[in-house]
Order: sequence, then C-alpha cells, then structure tokens
Amino acid sequence: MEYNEAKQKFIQAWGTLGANWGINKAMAQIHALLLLATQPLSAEEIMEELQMSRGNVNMNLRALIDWGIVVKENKVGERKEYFSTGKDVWALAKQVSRERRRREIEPILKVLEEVQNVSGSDKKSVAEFNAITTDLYDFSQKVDGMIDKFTKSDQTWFFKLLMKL
Amino acid sequence: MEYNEAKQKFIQAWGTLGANWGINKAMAQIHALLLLATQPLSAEEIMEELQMSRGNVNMNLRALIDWGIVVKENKVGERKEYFSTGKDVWALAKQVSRERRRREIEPILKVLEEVQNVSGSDKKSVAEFNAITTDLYDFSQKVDGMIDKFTKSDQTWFFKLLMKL
DNA sequence: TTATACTTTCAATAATATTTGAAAGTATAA
DNA sequence: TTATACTTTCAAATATTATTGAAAGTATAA
Repeated sequence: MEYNEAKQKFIQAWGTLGANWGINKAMAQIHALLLLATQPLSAEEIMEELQMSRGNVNMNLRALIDWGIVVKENKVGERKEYFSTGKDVWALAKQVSRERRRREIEPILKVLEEVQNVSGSDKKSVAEFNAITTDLYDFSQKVDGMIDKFTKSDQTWFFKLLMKL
Repeated sequence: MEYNEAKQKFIQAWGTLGANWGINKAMAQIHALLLLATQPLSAEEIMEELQMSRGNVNMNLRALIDWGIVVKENKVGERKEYFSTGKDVWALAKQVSRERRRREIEPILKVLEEVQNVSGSDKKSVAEFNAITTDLYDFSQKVDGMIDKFTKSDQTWFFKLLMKL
C-alpha cells in the first residue's frame, strides 16, 4: 500500500477508535498524525494536513497536553511552537490508563462509597441495592489497584506474568 | 442515605460513566435500573421510572440484549415482555470485555494488518510509519490475547494471579 | 376474523458536541 | 513603544447523536 493512503487510513481508524471510547475524534486524529511524524509539527502543519481550523487544533492539542501524551517543543531561533508525542506504545498505554483511572474510576468509586448503607422501608430493594453496589465497589477497587500496578510496571515483566494466564 | 436518593444517584453516575466510555447514556441508565431491580421490569415500568419514551426504551433494551447483558423474560399468562440483567459483576465485566474486543480491538487489528508494508519515496516517513504500526499491532495483539484469557478465566484465579503484580 | 395488547419502526425534533474563525491576548524584538 | 508573529478564547454555526411519539407491525385469544 502507498504511504499516503496508509497514513490516511491509519489516521481515520485512530479517530474512529477514539470516538468509540469517548475521545474526541479530532483529538485522536491529531495524536495519530503526531505518532507518524518524523519530527515535531506546528499547529499550522496540523491544520493543513488534517484540514481543521486553528481553534480546533489548538483546543485539542491542549487537551492532549493535558492528558500528558503530547509535549510542546521550541526550535532555536523560532517563535513558533512545535508539538510531538512519544513513540513508545507501552508508555502511551500506561499514560492513558493512568489518566482514565484518575478521571473515571476514581469518581465512580466515590459515588459507590457515597451510596453505601442506604436506608428505606422496602427491605428487599435496599438489600438488593446494597448487594449490587458493594459488589461493584469491590470490583472497581480491584480494577483500580490493577491499573495502578500496571501503570507502574515494566513491560517485559508484565506480559511475562500475563502469559501464565 | 435514603434509598430513592441513592438509587437516583447511582443511575445518574452509571449513565455518566457509560457516556464517558462511548456508551449511550440512556442505555447505561436502563442497565443501572435493571441491576437494582428485585424482579424483571416491563418496558412500561422502565419508561415510568426513567421518564423516557417508549421508542427510546425499546431501542436501548434491544442494544443491551445485543450486547448480551440483558435478557427478555415472560411471565406465565402474561403477554407483556419483561427484562432483567445478571447481577454478577464479574460476569458482566467479562461480557462487556468480550463485546468490546469483538467490536473495537478486532477492527483496529484489521486496519493495522492492512497497512503493513507500505511503500513510498520518503524512506524516513515510511520507516517511521512501519515502526509505529508494527509496535501498535504487537501491542494490540497482546491486549487482545489478554482479554481473551480474561473472558475465559475464573475470578478467584485471575485476581490471585494479579495480586502478584 | 376481529379486537386487543402489546412491540417495533422511523421521520421529525431536540439535545449535545464539535468546529469554525475572527477578535482578543501575549511575547518578542526592533 | 510599536509592529510582528504568533497563540488562545469563545460566541455562533454546524454536525452529530439521541429522543420522541404516532403509526405500523405482530401475536394472541376470543
């Protein structure tokens, strides 16, 4: 397959994947473009390649920086800002996991904690409620701990262990 | 906390969580309601409790059935259909993982396969492209295999192993 | 077969999320 | 200071997605 065709296909697929997982498509596409780039890109270059407005590129670059997966760079003697992303897939996965844990698992754990020990006249409903939320809380805590370990682990060791599964 | 307040809080939180992970909010809320129910619910009851239209409830119930996490039930002597969901959180997690693997990981693997071995005059770009997509492919395959194992595993064993991490 | 009690569909509408682009803001250097 | 070269903001426009509700469809039983 020809380079440009493959590049387009990859950027599109990455955008769709992101959208399916609750990540803005533009954000995922910018990330895909940076993943493929051989050097840091300017906002201008991203606008051009992805046919997006300046505002959109700026907003989503900031979001990517906020997620900790894109960094600003400066070239000597240039005022313009350049952007790049790490090429290490393992490190990327860890960073995304870390952020989602913080942004989504922790809030749900907080809600599950809040709704522990409900009261009410309908004993059966209350019992069911407590049973489910307790199970969910236990499970979420296990997942939370697992992700924590994952984000601190070494790739080789992690997969070697998982091999045993 | 009073039962009804806790119930509302839980349903809202479940809906928000779903939305953050690319799942329709109404779908997640219906699922939350069924999780808490002490008996199967009819479409009518769901409409009433969640203040949703018949069409919306019907559509999202079908989606939940399609995901394999809700089942239709019939009561003897009644024409009406009732719906329920399994209360086993572990089984739920496995089923969701199974579906997402099929719906999202496999398509991305397919794209990554398609874009293997690109050609082009810009050697450096082509090399970068191949490096990234190969890494992503390897990583995705590992994740794919891991989820496969997970969906077939036993809870106790799985967590006992993960404890070692 | 017809009435009844339901479920499903889908075009229209509403709600939400994304994107734009121009104006405002900022940093640098002359 | 002012001009320049950029970045950021944000209200408005657009696009996407979700929701409604009435009509059509279906199964059962009389």
